[in-house]
Amino acid sequence: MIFSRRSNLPSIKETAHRVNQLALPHGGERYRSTPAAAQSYPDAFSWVSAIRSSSQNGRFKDALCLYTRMQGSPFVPTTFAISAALKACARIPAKVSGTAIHAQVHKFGHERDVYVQTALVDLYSKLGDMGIARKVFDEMPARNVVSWNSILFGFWRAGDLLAARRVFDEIPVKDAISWNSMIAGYAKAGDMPQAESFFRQMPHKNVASWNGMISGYILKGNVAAARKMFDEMPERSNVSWIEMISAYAKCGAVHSSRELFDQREDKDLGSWNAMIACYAQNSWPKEAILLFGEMLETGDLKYGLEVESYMSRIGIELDDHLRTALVDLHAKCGSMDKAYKLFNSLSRRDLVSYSAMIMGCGINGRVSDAIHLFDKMVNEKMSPNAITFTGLLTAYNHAGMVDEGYQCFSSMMNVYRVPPSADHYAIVVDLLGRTGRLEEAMSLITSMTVKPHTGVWGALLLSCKIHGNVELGEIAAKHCIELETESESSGYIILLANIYASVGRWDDAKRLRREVEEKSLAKTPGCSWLGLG
DNA sequence: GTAGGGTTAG
Repeated sequence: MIFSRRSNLPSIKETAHRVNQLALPHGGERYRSTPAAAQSYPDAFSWVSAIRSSSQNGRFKDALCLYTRMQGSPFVPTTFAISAALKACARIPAKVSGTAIHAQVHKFGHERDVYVQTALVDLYSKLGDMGIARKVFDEMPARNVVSWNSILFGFWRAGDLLAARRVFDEIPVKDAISWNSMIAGYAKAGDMPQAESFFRQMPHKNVASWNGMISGYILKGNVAAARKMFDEMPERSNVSWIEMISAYAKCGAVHSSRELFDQREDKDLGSWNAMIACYAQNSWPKEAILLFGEMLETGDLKYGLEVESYMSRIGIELDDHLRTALVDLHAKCGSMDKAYKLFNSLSRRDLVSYSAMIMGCGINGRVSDAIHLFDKMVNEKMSPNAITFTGLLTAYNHAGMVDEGYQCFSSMMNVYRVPPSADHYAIVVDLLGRTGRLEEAMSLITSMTVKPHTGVWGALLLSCKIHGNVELGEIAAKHCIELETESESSGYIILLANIYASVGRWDDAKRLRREVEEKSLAKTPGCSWLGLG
């Protein structure tokens, strides 16, 4: 049955042919096929897998598209395919498609399948059509607790408290979901005494039971009672934390929000969002932005990638601007394949997206790719800017291609009229310096039209360390120390000390190291980052 | 391998 092919089952073949004329989906529910839903599959099992995986990733429209396309394949939709498709219809929600699939259920003779029938009950419950949901439910030859819970959910959703209560009492074997539906149902209806009563009677409470009570109290504005529950519960989920943080946020208790947020170990994306939103809602924009930056820093852009999956989950369509931001993100994470994929999916590639790609190639050592992209971009009549050149120079630097890099640097000014910034100089100094061309690097610095920053002098200093050049190293270190605040200069001093050591000037090395040590000891008491200074 | 609840950021 599951693996049935039309050719093996002629009677179904006929039916299937007729049903195919239904041409799902139709009416107002026309769904654009995405690449994921455009493939074809060799057997019924693969079709079902594809439909289910789309559904599991929240791509319900893809799932439905696939189901529709399965009609054109040599395979008859199985109970597995049908229940997956019904689930997608329930989640979208898609009434017309759902009803059409309901018709197919009869054509294919799945009236006795408990999975398909339960999916139908759930579909109509979610569509708010309790008349049909009840009819399907009543006609089921066999029901299990999932079927009962589905109709129970429908009555709660329809606001029919009495029917819900009656259904609950009739459920032969209740499970946690049955109980939690009652708790959450009464809580949402604002009847906390009833919610509490069910909560107390429930035999094996889980996190959701507690969360239901917490959200009920919050809804009533009783944050203290919610907090009491939160403190008493044996284990908390992300939802518990986020609910409490945002409850405090809504009543302006920013510090209480933050206190909970700080207690949260292994913060998930939701906790960060809730805290950032708390600042935003309470007019603390600076803190909101700072925390957002902190979120991106924590865990190596891990959350940046989560943001992407989050957006696709809640169905935010990626426009070119967002895609470009993600190109940049992936490129900087080293996932150049993903960056390329997104870049190629752009409806129009512009200066910003090209530059993001070139920069990514530069960071990840893909010189020829960077050059290729640059040429393509210029061919498309786009004018590169300072960022584009930073990417390209980074690429040359990564590959140690000194002459090509230097040529690129000259053409920047002469051909493209982009004045080089200190950052560009820093890259070229690094490029020259690392290959031992220290004098050239030094004269480049002296010829600079913009003021060299520590990046420039630091690049020279590092090169002097590599090649053991004391004379230029001293000059570079001197500038670095001058430009940097006292607390951050010790790194440069140590570097200079290492240069002395590498040429055998042990006394000078020792002297500098002691200097750094004394400085760090002296400033420790005042070294506060708590904003006291 | 199929079907159900929790909902918090927005």
